[in-house]
Amino acid sequence: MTQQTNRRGKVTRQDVAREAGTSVAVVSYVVNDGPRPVAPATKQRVLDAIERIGYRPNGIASALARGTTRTFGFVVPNISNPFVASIAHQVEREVFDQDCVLLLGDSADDAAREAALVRNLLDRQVDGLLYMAVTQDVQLDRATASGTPVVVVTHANSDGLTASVRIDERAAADAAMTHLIDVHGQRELAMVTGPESMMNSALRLGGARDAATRAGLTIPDEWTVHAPYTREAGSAAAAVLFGDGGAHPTAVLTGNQEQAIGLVSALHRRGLSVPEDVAVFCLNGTDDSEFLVPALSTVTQPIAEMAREALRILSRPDHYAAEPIVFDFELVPRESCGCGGSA
Amino acid sequence: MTQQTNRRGKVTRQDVAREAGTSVAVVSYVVNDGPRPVAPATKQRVLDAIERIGYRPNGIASALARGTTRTFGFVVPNISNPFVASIAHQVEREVFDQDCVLLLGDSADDAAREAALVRNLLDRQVDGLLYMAVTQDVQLDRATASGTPVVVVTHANSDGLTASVRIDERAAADAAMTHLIDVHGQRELAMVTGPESMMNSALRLGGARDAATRAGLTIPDEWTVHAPYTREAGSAAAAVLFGDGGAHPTAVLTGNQEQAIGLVSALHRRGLSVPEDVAVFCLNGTDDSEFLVPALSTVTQPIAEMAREALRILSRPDHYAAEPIVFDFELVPRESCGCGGSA
DNA sequence: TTGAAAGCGCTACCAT
DNA sequence: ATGGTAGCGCTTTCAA
Repeated sequence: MTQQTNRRGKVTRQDVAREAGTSVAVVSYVVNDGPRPVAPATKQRVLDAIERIGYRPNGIASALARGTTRTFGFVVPNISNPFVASIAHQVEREVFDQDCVLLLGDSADDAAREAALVRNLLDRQVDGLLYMAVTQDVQLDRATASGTPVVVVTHANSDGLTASVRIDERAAADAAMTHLIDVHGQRELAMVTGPESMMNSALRLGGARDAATRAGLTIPDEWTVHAPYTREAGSAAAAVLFGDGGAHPTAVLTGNQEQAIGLVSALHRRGLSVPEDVAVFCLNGTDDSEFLVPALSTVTQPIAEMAREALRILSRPDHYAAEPIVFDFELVPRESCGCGGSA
Repeated sequence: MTQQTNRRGKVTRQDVAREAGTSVAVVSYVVNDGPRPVAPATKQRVLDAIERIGYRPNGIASALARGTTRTFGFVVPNISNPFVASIAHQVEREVFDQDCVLLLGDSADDAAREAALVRNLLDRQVDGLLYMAVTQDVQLDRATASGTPVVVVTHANSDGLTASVRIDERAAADAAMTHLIDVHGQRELAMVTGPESMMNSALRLGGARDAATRAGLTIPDEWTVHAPYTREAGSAAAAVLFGDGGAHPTAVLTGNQEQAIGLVSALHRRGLSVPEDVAVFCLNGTDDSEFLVPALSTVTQPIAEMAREALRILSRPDHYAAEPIVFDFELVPRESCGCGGSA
């Protein structure tokens, strides 16, 4: 494989044209299969030349000329959160299926970083931006101003202008709590939800309270803890809920799987068993839930479909729905809430 | 904020120059803080103009002109694997700290996809490529041919030409198995390692056998299972190792955390408890390990340092080390091997 | 069917 | 200190 070099040491379309004895335009036509037809013989000459000198098209140059990058950006709060990772995995699948590539921006739960990431991605001319928020509400005006389509994943943006895919978090929390109450007869209820600053936290807590109220019960304020969506916070919540030797809840709903893992781990260390002593249910579980000990009861989101829909929206921004697209969640009761022994 | 538009409906540097009454060159100088100085007054005029008309530099155009994209590519086998995700998280951190952005390619454990991803990323002119293999050996010649620096993360490429950061997997397996034998007096040993097709599998198994041999023990072939690095496979391995009611191992080392999770989950369903009935140790654990029930004993890799080093190599490809850079692993015994009760 | 040439938006050299 | 301008590699219109 002969390597020709231009100034920058790269093989360019120029080189191919020279080698094949044609014009640069023709090379473009064969590489892109259009927009003009090329005689079979010529085409073969070009293909051979490409092979011979090892030409690869420069994606940056074509992006500039074409005005499209075939790249999507995805800003996530923290890729090491399994729920986030599984969404990213699905999104990447969809993106790849469209012959595009995903620019992942991990904001490490930092709002400033997140803003920088959004700006950066936009500057890179992504064809669309997926967004999973750290902060309650985002500065997405920059994006909309730039004309780049955006879809908020998993949350709804209160501006009512940005497309979004999500489930009804309030209903999900309600359903989980209702299960705990109706199926397992739980009456000493607690909830570990997210930080007060996050919109979801209130929604989830609201749903849980709805369920309790409907059953003539309440979730006492002392048994309502706001905490980050981490395992550490889940463990810490256990200290609050089960700290003194006194009365403690017998059923806990957590805002996400990580909190539940931390909680269960802490209960284990305290010698309390799940679900015998305490029933645990969590929102937004991942495939992990099934393999935890005990298997974790959870509410799941249809992330594959959500990812697909999100990409669909980005591809036809004209079909923009300011109304959030709401998907159905699924209640998956397992061992940790008292359902099924060794299923 | 007035929006000027050119043909494509974007605000360009032209518009800024016109608005500020200067040349386009000057606009470049102020945006990039160089390479020529600009008078404070002029600079302010430009800045104002930028603000006024809402200008944002086009990263694609500047990448083309500059010949550098400030973008790194990272090809991973599956982002929903927590070990992979935590590495990606660290890599993203490092990349961001260099004011760059990460193009994540998730090959979904598919070799063809992986090849496509590598090609795609290279075509996009990434300034460097990080690579975590699905397949044992990769077609990285394309990359090296293109002159793009590459570093293989977590594995070593046998071509001996590509830089890599990793730990000594063989020694890691040896250390874990030795712990099981020496500290806990285990003698009925089993190993769940990766698929035969993967280089690591043999290394890990080799290390485990070294340890056994040194103690005058063996890991019987019936208790050596090759399986994918998934929870499902870990559970399936349990069926093999503990299937009939007969003799079973009392200590199992797994190739990764996912396998261990699947294994422990299956043991739990079978009514066997960890570590009382079976001690479990795994390689390459993540932060998750600590919160599992029981807390999982593991060998960890210093992923933050490895990520940093990988990026360092990409930034100075001249310092290329064909020799893999080997990091120290850390043995973290917890509950699952029999260490510490409720630590 | 093929080729020439005008951009795409920005950088940076060379003048002034 | 500022401005003109020649590229960067590719796409695509228009003419041949």
